[in-house]
Order: sequence, then C-alpha cells, then structure tokens
Amino acid sequence: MIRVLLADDERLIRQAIAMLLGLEADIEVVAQVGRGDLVAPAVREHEPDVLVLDVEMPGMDGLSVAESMPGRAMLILTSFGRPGYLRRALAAGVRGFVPKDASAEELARAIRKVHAGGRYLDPEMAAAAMTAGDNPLTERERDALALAAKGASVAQIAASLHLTEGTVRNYLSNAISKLGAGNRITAIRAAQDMGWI
Amino acid sequence: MIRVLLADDERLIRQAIAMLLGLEADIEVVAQVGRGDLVAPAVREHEPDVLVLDVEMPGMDGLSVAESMPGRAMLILTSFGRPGYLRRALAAGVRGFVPKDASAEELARAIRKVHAGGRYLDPEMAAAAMTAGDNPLTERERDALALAAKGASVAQIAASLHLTEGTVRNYLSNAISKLGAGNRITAIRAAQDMGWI
DNA sequence: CCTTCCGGATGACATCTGTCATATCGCCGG
DNA sequence: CCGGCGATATGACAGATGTCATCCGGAAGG
Repeated sequence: MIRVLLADDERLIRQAIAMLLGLEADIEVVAQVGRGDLVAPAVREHEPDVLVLDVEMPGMDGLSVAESMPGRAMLILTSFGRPGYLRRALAAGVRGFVPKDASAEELARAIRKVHAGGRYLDPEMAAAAMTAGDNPLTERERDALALAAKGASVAQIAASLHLTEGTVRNYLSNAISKLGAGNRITAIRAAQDMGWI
Repeated sequence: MIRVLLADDERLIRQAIAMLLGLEADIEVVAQVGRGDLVAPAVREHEPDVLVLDVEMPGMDGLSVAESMPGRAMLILTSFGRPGYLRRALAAGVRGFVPKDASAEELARAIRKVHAGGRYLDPEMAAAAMTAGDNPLTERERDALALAAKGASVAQIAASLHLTEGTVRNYLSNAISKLGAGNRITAIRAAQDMGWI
C-alpha cells in the first residue's frame, strides 16, 4: 500500500482527487492538508510514502515545501506548466511533475513510479521546459522585477535593495530586454508565465 | 435524476468532481467538456438540467458561456472569489455560485437548489461582493486599463480606442485613483483581483 | 427652461521610466 | 600575470506616464 499525503488549497479538488486515488487498489490517501505550512506537521504525524503537492497554496507554496524536505518521495501537481516550476522542482529533488490536466490514471502511474524511486515528468511539460531554456535573469534582475511586479516604483525598489535608482532602472531595463518585452508590464507577465519570479 | 453538464479545463479536476457527484443518488453527470466553446454543442446533444461552469477555461470563459445561454439552470464553480465575477454571473441569470474550496456536499446542495429553481450563493463570496461594492470604473476606463494590463503603451491604447494619448492618460489616471493604486501596475492588479477587467 | 452634475475629452506640465555609455570588481582561462 | 568576460553599479538623457485645470454635451432635477 502506498501511503500518500495530498496538499492542495481547494477542498473540492482535494476531496475529489483523494476519492479518485482511493479507487486505486494500491494507493491510500492518509492525510490531506490545505496549506503549505501544514505539510511538515502532517508528514511527521502520518509518515506518508509519497507527497503530492500543489504549487499554488497559501502559507507556503509547494515548491518551497519540496525544498524544505529533501530526500522524500514527492510529486508536484500544478495547473500551470511553467518551465521555471519544473526546474525548481527537479533541483529540490522532486521526481514527479504532473499537470492538473492529466488523467487520474496518469497521476496514479506517476505516484507509483515516484514511490518506486523512479521519475515521472509529464512529456509536454518537459518539452516546454526544454524549449524555454534556462532563466536568463540574474539574481538582482529577478529581485528588482519581482518587486516591480508587486507594483513598487523604482524609488521603492531602490530602497528595498539598497541600490541607487539608476541601478534599479538598469536592472529592469536588462530584464525587459532579456525577456523580449517592451516595458515592465510585459516583462512581468513574461517572467511570471515562465515561473521565473 | 438531475442531469448535469460539467465544464472545466483541467481533466483531473473534471474527472474527480464527476466522480464525487456520481456518488450522489440523485445526480448524474451526463456530459463533460474542457473548453467553453464546446458547452453549447454538448448542451444541444445531451440536454442537461444543470450546467456547472468553471470561469477559467480556454475557448470561451464560463461567464461568457453563461451570458450566451439565458434561461438555463447554471452554476459557476471558480477558484477565484472575485466580486466582479459574481455580479456578472448574477446579471447573466446564473443562480448558483460556488468556490472550488467548497465541500462536495456544498456543491451537491447548490446543484439541487439551482435545479429546483432556487439560488445558492456561497456565503463568504456573497459577503465579499457586498463589501467590495460595485465596479467604480467607467466603460472607457475599463477598456483602457484592460489594454494596459496586456502591456500596451498609452500610444497603442490610444490607437486601439481611437482617442488621443492625453485622454488615455486621463482614463488611466482616473482608474488608478479610483482603485486607490499608485501606478498602473497596482491598478491592474487591483482591478483583476476584483474581477473588474 | 435653466441649472447642476457627471462622463467623456483635451493639452500642458512635472515626474517617472527605459536606454545608453561607462566604470568597477571578481573570476576564469591562457 | 594579464586579458576578457559577466555581474554589478552609476548618472545623463529622451521618451513615456500620471496629474491637473479645463471644456463639452447629455441626463436629472428644480
């Protein structure tokens, strides 16, 4: 029996997926949580074999959760096939990556594979991540763009990062150019679509 | 037996919810579609009693679908409790509004209520929509902000709407002020959070 | 009928943003 | 050791953005 912990913020989805997985003879959902920060306590209590984590969650996102639990069998389940998510997940030791558009069979197969020590990556997502290439932004450019995405002005970003305004403008300009955008708004959208900020 | 059509773009979610609803003795999912533009043909073919529509879908969003089928028993199922969504849905004659964070029982109850000609609004969403009040933006302000949200510059917006640049700047400035934002980026985020653009 | 009000429209002005040329620093390969 | 490279940092400048005072026209109300 494969003991699974399921983390997703939407109760209906969580309940429903748990039900589907419960139909599989060899899979048992032993815990369900709706917030990222509740995963660690639940893991301690139930000692599941495999963690199925949604990326978008309050408290702590699924990728951060994965990064905080190295060595465990984990699988990311997400609505958004963002290349950056896949890279972060793999770097964190996650061995399974399944889109919510997958079928229940695909999810069950992925869980078995991950439990057995293997990998399961959705073919389309893997291809998209390959095509997209790596994150071209430097750390500072990402910092600046992430703050801009929250609506911060150049002055506010400069204050946050302890830089002069000119430098911040420069980072944003570089980011805009690297992302093939025309202004900061399209740059923010592009970076978010790729899962880079 | 209540015959239900289920429209949601994520297969796993669709399958799983169909399974949950199938457990209810009086509910039967007679059709499932993954795109908004496939709802109309499926309705013609299966003649369901109640339509359960996700807002976020490719092809055609759930609210537009609802607007195109007046008089039918419909229920909106969404991840995002945006006040503007609720208003648009009610205006389109939708009688049920359920967040994906609801329980399966709540969804089933809502479907029965809507099928019987009643209404079911998630209490929290209804309260949020009340608190938020109505969309304060005029039509032109919305047009301009929606284009800005796609990354368009003032010049491009002006060309699209057949206005001078000054007028466009004015609309955006009004929108920023009405939304309590400090620049167009925060204004865009605020308007999107409320479901106003 | 006249007034008031509000959305729509305009251009001038101050400020903010994006680009560019340039400089410094640490690191790697020759 | 030295040159080259890329990340970081800076300020000047041009162009884009946000604010303001103002005007126009139709709807609501006296």
